[in-house]
Amino acid sequence: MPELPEVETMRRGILSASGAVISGVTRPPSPLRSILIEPELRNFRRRVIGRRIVTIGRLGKRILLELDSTDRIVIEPRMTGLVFLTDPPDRKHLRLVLELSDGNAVEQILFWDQRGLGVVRLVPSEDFDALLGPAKIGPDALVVSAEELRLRLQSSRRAIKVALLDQKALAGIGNLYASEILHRAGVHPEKLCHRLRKDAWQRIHAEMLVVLHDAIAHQGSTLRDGTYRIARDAAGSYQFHHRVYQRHGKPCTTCGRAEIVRIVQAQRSTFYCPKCQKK
DNA sequence: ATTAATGTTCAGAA
DNA sequence: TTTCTGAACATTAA
Repeated sequence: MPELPEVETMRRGILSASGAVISGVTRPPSPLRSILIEPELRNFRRRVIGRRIVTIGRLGKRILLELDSTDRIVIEPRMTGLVFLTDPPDRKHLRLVLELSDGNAVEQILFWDQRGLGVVRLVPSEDFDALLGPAKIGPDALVVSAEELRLRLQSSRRAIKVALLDQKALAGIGNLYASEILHRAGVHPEKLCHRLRKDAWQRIHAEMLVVLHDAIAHQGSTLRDGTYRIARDAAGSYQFHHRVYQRHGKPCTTCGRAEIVRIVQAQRSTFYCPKCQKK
């Protein structure tokens, strides 16, 4: 679920765990399928216990815990994963606990995941390819330049909305923010990449930064199902600033004339304003 | 009671 | 090489 702003919010939420030493790794008992099955878990414990967390970073939708060894822990929340220091929504979906010591009263880092599609793995710092994952994700959306964004996508034959979701092109944009970015940029989601002019790429890049920074300032979007939250009883608030996402049938707040439309692209919902976003 | 939908990623096929 | 399809899983709404 979480896209760049939500993952960045979770990263900031666990920053006080930097400097702590990992003293144990446990999987709470749960009837649900568990993360890190036995041989993997044993190896994970062997390489992680006793190590200090030096830096807590992020790349796209992944959180990176750099250890004082040659390893880093990569957490991928995927659809419904959450990372907390305390108070997960419930115990049933708690998938992994990193016990901490020597860390200014921070006792643990919790990985909670309702659907269980999330991934936690260990990657040697020198193994850059493994850090990027099998898909070899591209540069972070907050870092990529307008020029590089255009160069990476301009020859593609796909629709721009679909291409923005491709983590190989740039890392961090997901289904929600792709629609919001294109609406602000005034670009129709079905417009093919290779048909976009330079000024459209400029607007997409500029609005991408506006949307992502604004969403981070609001601690991300908590949708209907309420899965994403910054603490057990605290939601993000960027959902109140969405202009198109899940607003189909409602009037466009920008032009005030047209109704927001929902279409399906690559088996995912896309929302746009037919008046503000012309083909 | 089924079926579709949900913020993601990836292997395998076209 | 690039792009598309279905599956991994849990839960809720239609």
